[in-house]
Amino acid sequence: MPDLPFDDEHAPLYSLGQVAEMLQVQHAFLRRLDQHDVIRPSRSSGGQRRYSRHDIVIVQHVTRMAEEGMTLIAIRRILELERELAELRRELKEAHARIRELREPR
DNA sequence: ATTCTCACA
DNA sequence: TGTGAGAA
Repeated sequence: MPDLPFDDEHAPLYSLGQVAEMLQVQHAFLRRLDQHDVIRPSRSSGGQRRYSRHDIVIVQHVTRMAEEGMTLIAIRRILELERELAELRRELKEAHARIRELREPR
């Protein structure tokens, strides 16, 4: 069976209206996230925003931070640092694996 | 019917 | 941040 876009979390499938509805946020809020480079959903041929499931999870995260009073500029920075942290953790994990390999040769 | 941009309070 | 007008 080929992978259907249905279960690809990066497939851009949802309109701004659908996302605003399921997350209970203002349309303008989602557009501002786009303006401030916090979340840039891809665009359909007609120029309309299309959010992936992955995008939606991040919007949820951002919404919580915004409710706590953080600026979109600050939130953008936090997402940037979180991506960096995830990358470092990935590298650390690989480093640990290599060290184990040196200590336990077969 | 929906979404887009932009301007305004 | 939210609303609303006017175009697409």
